[in-house]
Amino acid sequence: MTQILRLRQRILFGKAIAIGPGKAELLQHIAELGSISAAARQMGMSYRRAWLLVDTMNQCFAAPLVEAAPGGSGGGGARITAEGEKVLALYRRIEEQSRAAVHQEMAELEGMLAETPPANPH
Amino acid sequence: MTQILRLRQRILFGKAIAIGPGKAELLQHIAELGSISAAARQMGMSYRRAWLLVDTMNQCFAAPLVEAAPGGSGGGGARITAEGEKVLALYRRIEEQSRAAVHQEMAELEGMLAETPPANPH
DNA sequence: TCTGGCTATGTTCGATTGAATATAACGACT
DNA sequence: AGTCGTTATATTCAATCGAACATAGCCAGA
Repeated sequence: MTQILRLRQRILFGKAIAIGPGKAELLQHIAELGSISAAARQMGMSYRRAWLLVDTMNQCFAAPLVEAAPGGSGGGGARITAEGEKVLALYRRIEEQSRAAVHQEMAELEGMLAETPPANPH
Repeated sequence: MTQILRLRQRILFGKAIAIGPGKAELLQHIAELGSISAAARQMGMSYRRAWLLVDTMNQCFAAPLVEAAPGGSGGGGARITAEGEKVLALYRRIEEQSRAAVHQEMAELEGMLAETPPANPH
């Protein structure tokens, strides 16, 4: 199975993306690395962008998903909160449940595809 | 139930969005109105943008989802093909199946939300 | 034949987005 | 005390995106 079509899900809260594939991955890297900037480096994005994503995530929920402390070299850093773990786990479940639920339809769509995808990402 | 969180799904084929909420709605309006430009007007988007969306949709699949003929005032226009109907129906089923499958998780997420969504759409 | 409205495509411009850069404050460790 | 790496934020710049405008070809009906 070569995984031709990919299903991506975003969860919107008002005009903001409360969580989606990018924020989930970022959350996971922060949990593993204990730092926003390290997670940003690992994902090849700027620290500023990562910080903005964390900020909107935190604003979307009643309790912050990531708590950060200033100071480097063992001092500061960022940690994911219990609420953050919960949200991440829920999102992973949403991905998985959804994938299983639409398996049949995705297979039918894959049978209708062109030989090659278009270049433009519109 | 006021529907606070919204789940949106995109289906990617390579770098292109084969179908998503916007393309599905466009497809539906084209089917109803028999014209790309009329559908674009109804959705408040430029004809050019609508045409580009149709173009990438057509490029993503082996058979075109929309067939168009030049000429106005009863002459030309656009119609959705059988494949187009099929893709649209499959996408609607994907939306619905997925919504049902993640109902529990969405409810849990809604219970964790902030009182008001952030302004920035990051 | 002329007109209206549609497809199809190019071009220009403004807004939005993200990257890059620059600071400032901070905390732990040497 | 000084250094390092981090958070937090502002600013500048490049790229991308979409809207607006322009143009050409086409077809049906008046």
